Amino acid sequence: MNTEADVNDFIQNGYQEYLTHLSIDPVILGYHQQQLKILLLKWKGYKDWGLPGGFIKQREPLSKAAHRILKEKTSLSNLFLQQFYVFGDSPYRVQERSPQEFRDKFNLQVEDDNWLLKRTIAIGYFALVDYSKVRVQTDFFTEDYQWWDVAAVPKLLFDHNEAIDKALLTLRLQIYHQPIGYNLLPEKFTLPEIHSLYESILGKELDQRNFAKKLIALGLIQKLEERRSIGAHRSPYLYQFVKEKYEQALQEGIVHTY
Amino acid sequence: MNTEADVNDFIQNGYQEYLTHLSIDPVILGYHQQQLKILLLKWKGYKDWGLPGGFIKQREPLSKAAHRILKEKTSLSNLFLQQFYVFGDSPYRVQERSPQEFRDKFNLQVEDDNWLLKRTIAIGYFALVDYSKVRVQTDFFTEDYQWWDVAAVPKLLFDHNEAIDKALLTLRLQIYHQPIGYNLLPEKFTLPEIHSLYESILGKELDQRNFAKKLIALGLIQKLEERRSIGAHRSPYLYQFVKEKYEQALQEGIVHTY
DNA sequence: ACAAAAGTGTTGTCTTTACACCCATGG
DNA sequence: CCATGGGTGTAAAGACAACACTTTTGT
Repeated sequence: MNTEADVNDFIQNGYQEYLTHLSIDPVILGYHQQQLKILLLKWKGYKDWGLPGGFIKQREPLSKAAHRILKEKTSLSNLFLQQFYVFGDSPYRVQERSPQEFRDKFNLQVEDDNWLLKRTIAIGYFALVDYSKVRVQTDFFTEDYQWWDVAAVPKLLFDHNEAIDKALLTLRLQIYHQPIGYNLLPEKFTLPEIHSLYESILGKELDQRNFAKKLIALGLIQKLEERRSIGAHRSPYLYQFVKEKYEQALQEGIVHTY
Repeated sequence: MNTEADVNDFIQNGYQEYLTHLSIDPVILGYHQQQLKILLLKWKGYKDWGLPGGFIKQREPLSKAAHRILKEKTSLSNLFLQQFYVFGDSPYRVQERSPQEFRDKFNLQVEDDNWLLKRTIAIGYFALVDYSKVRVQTDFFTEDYQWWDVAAVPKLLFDHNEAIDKALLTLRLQIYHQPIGYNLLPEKFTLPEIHSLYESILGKELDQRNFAKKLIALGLIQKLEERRSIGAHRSPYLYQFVKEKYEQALQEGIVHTY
């Protein structure tokens, strides 16, 4: 959606292709340099940053729509992608927008009843992605993108800060029941990497010995013979997830504390 | 909504009052005679039973809508009510219905583009209610209602079985992080009652001594001097929730195993 | 040789689990 | 007096939490 004709068609006729009143707002989390990062977009006409977003096609299954939108934004498929909340309470999610607002932001004229002015209820999804593989696409509505440390997210558009808080809370709760990391780390990773990932997610320090013991005792990860030479100092061993155990734990759940 | 005029107006003009494409489907759980029960409705024109349902008003906050719908169906307010999943994948949730189908079910003629024929994405909420206080309202579309043991739910309409499974799964996970029972039990209850409630929810036996010890150690419930005389046999003591501890546990979460 | 990061075990404490008998009451 | 359901404690096992020193390697 980058030519002017495409954009106009989307604005005028998008209601035929997409469901009105509904959007999918993905919280895209990656991990890089010991920090949990979130992908935010700079929306045209707004000074604050915001989450990506997308609409559901008329006959598209909801989960397909979520995957499609993620792919459009990040070029990644087969992500870990999960619903975490539906947002329909904040003032922004209740009121319609005005054509003036639309003109101010995008310099485009629309009718009062244009579908893009309607209230949208947002289905929040969070995605865990391999930071290094993401190739972000921008479009007419989104001018720029940037990865932010989740600990330093600025004030965002609409209720997006709330959405991120909720996504992180869900992730923190979930980490006690399900293994997490498969989609956030490269295939082979070191103990310090996964250790620090878990510390980032939980926002607290975890004893390195107990942490490694636990993951290995659960059989979730296994040590490889390879090591990584990062430069100075002792080279860390590489580990990988034991896929079967990981899948099993996703299904059946685990209870533990780290 | 019981007069013919009301129903006709709802069908023809409801799209002005309500958001299209979206419904709220509540899984209403109660507890009675040692069984976890679910409230199901008999929808006009369908042979299978189904969940209650409702629509969101144009400018109504989502959570208000959920509470309103619950109140309309059960006459209860201030319920424990929580989103658990959005359903938008099953074939029924993707395809539009036909006017024929509508005529067959309700004996009413509608146009091809009637709002009630459109695909609906359902926001699943579960409600925990005090069984004894529910007064069910039926209407034009729902002819009858019945409480079912969750262990013996029949084949239901659309994807409603899936919704119930997901609701129960969510509840089971949640019970490890949050106290549950405040809204399912009367104000004063006995240890055997809450014990059996937890067994119903978790679907497994819990040691009675350990269970009581745990709840008391957490400070969630307290013993009263009163006893209940149920008839034959030793009279059980009554307990009640310690509201402050309960609220605190809801907020902060707990980790335990029962 | 020094600085920086990785690797590795043990112990005490707390939590969890398993388990069975007596008591009270109504019929 | 008997049948039914309610109440109560202890001990063994397992899980968790706390803790520090040695090894490796590049500069």
